[in-house]
Amino acid sequence: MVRPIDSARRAELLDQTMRYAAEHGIASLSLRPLAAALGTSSRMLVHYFGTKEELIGQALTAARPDIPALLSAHVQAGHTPAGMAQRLWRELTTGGEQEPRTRLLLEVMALALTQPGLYRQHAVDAVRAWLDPLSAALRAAGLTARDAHARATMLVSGLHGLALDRYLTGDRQRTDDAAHDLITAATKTT
Amino acid sequence: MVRPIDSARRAELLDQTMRYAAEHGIASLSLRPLAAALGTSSRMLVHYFGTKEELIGQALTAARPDIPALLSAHVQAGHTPAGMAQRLWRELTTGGEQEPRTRLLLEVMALALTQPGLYRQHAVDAVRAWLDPLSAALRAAGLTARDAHARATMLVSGLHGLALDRYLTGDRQRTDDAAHDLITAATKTT
DNA sequence: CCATACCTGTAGCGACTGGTACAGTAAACC
DNA sequence: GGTTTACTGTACCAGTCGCTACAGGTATGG
Repeated sequence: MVRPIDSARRAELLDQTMRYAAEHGIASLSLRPLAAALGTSSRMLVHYFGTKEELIGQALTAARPDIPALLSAHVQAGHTPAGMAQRLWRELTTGGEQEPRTRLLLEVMALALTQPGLYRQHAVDAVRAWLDPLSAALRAAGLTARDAHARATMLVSGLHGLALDRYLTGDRQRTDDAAHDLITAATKTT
Repeated sequence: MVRPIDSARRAELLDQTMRYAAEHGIASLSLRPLAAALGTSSRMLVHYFGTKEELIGQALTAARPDIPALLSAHVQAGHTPAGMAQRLWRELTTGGEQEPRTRLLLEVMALALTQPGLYRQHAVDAVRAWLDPLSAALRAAGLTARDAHARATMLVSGLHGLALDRYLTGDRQRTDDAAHDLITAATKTT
């Protein structure tokens, strides 16, 4: 190894690719327009990542949110189910670092329906990343395994559906109200 | 008009196109493979529908479910909010006539995020088609306008999210449980 | 029968796709 | 300084895309 590979440049390109894909879509993504938007050439993208498929795969992996970090960042929310769900909803909607990733995730989930070979694993992983800690927290709050599973699913996938609605319609009030009611109902320990 | 246009053939092609798109995806749909699967030629598809965009648009319009018919078909469910929501969930999941349409709708909703010009109207229409009657039923059951809106949103978009989860993971038990809990919580008139 | 449309096959256009061959440059370690 | 490797530009390939020009076939109403 006389000259080390520029991994920093690769990471930067992956992040930019993720943002570009979130804005323009994965399905219709092609190398030349992407490269132009990133200030490079399709030749370079192929050099760095081998194939377009590999580029997208690595970008999706790099875009995976760090759930433990997100949960521990705001300690005041605690690890109560309601706090975690509110945190999830805020991540999905409040246009910060996570919103483009979420838009991307929703497209990946939809594309996985018809092209499971390319996207299914990414989509399932993303669902489980929120589902498992929420389910555990609900069990810790006293629910049975069945109920904890059902409530966690109701929260994670329900909020995904609400996020899709929100991105589509732009109706913040209605989706916020619905998310609030959903979280309240799902975390009630009655 | 010496020779009438073959509208029956067009309707048949639209239905077959919808099924093909639900299976293979809209985003990567191209005329030649589609035509081959339908036993015709890309030349004919263009002849009948003008452009690919128009073909997809008409197929999506033709795929729109007739909600009033779906609701009135099973009278025993009544028009109670819970009955309507259960009907919606069954339509989304029980692999009948509506399931390919629903898979298609989920992809359309996701694609509308990045290509609103093509798909946003279809997606928003599909959401409202279930949202409005559900909201009306919830108001009739005694909820305030705000609560009815929120609950209906929670049901429609929440169940969409659960359907996406179900299609992805294939986990019927977990998603059915979650849908049941969601419907129970959203239609409770406390 | 005839005229008028719709229908349908063949061939091809220009644009774009992902990926490559080839050449040259630049950086890092010995 | 020399050698090895990563980087990068140009040009291009075969394949696919949506769509069309052209021609011939076919059914229908008069």
